[in-house]
Amino acid sequence: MTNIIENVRQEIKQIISLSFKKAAESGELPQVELPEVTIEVPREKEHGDFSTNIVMQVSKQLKKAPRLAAETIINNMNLTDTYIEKVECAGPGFINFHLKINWLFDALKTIQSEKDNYGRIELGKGKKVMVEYVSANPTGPLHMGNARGGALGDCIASVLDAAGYDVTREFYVNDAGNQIEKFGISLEARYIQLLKGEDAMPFPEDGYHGEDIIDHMKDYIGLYGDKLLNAETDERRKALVEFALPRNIERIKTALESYGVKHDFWFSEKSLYDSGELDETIKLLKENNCTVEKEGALWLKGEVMGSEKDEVLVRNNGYPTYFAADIAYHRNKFLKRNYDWVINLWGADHHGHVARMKGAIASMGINPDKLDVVLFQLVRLYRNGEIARMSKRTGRTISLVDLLEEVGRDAARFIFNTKASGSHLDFDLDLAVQQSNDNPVYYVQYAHARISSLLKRLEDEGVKVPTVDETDLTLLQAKEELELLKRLAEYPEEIRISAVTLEPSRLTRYVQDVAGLFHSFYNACNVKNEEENLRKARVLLVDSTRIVIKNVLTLLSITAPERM
RNA sequence: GUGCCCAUAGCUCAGCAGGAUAGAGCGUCGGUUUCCUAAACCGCAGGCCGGAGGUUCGAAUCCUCUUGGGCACACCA
Repeated sequence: MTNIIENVRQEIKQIISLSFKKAAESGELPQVELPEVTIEVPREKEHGDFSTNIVMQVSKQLKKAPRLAAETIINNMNLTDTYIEKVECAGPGFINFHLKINWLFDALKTIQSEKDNYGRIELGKGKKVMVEYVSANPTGPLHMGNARGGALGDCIASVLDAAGYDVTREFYVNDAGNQIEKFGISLEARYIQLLKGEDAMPFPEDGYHGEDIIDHMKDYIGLYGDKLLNAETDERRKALVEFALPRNIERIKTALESYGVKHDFWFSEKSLYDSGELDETIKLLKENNCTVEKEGALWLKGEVMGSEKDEVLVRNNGYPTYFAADIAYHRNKFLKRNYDWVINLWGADHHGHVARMKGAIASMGINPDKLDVVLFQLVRLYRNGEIARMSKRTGRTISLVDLLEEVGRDAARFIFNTKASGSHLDFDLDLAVQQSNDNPVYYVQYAHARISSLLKRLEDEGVKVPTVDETDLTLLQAKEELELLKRLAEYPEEIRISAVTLEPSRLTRYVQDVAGLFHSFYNACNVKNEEENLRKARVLLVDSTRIVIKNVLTLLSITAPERM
């Protein structure tokens, strides 16, 4: 629950604005309107732990050379009872802050006292957020897009949870509308083909060509034979959908479960039809004068969405579009269930819908800023250096189940979170299964296993992880020790930034960094055979590293093995 | 045609509410183990941040134009 870095940052902001005030009161500097003071971590270590460029930003108003003004500001600072040891003016007018080394030791104490909760912060306290992800069409198996969206969405939800938000994870089940019609037609065609031969019924060009459709019908025939052969076509399709749809949903649930992706709610699109919410929403849009009727259909006006084109809500055959249902769904999220923030994960091919959806909810009086859509670029699978294609249509899909069989859950989840969501992701199947340091997930897991093994050996010799109170942390002085410790101290801040940017990929990079620093430390510093007091301090550092790696991996739902 | 995303080391990518000498992993090459897991570590080499202008004390980062990739523009979802 403690984010020391954020606390220090706030402290520095406070010190700076007080110093400006003081300098103005004494007449050393003119009074200025300060913009938001940004405190950053300099790249160069010599530039201190924190730095600000505030003086350069306001140097024109100060009518004084930036360096001189910075000196004045520094002289007016009150640093008693802070972590700040030294303040310097540098370069063209930066103010650099060097922290007392004990801030690192306090961070270590925090890790030891918070343990499994270390890293958790209260950024989102009291805010209800929904993350909706995967939401795959239940007309077939999960594909690579769902796999990436699943890993991403699940980890975004976990990051927000760690950041203190009240998080709900949801899967929107598209169990109504046009694709279900198409599903029924596809099933029916396969059903008849299986019973009466390929030529008995041509397969619709835009139907679902996957093998799974045939498999469903083989199973159906095995159970019920040809009893639907002479039924009315509507009745037949309905019966076949009622057979296959629950099976598909069940398979999706099973696949996601073995992927470690969990949802709190499975929200049915059909329920929006049944409950009347869809009609209600359309009516509301009409009343708000957001719609126009033409060509026998009902359209949402383009101006509502900041677009030149109108969009169909209700077709001329009377059926609502997916878009209409989606508007009703979002109205449900915001107005019926009162979420403060809604995050949707969509494949990048849906980017055109973002502005439309925001416009649509705005027309119902919902602040569109409360909706964030994370668009993720699509995945290319590589095997033997060649693109492994996935296509539902050809039936040669590489499904999520296939992927998990081939590379396992840990590698899949980790790799899908190594790139920013907006970047294209090339998934190298060969690399993902390699148990070598080329494979980042093994590199990190190995660090955890190494630590666990070391602590186990020490325990066997009667050496336990000491308490902070019985340890002299000031003995940690080696470069490798301090660099590792500093990185561990940054974890809550990493959580904060990941939550703000909705980028869990930051955490996979972070944990690789921690693992790397640990390996360097391990190589440079002996633990087990060291003099007792130093050993205690190092054991505490090692155990703290274990806690952080474990916490990150757990957050990502990746196992942290004790031996490898 | 209109709109969105992307372009940084040989490869895969970070950095992009402007900051001080542009980073990491992999790959290449060279080292490290009588010692806690060598699935590790250390070191060398590698860059006109796609191109051209502009804003600024200061640009990989912001703006304009341009080139090359990906995607979207249905009474599909």
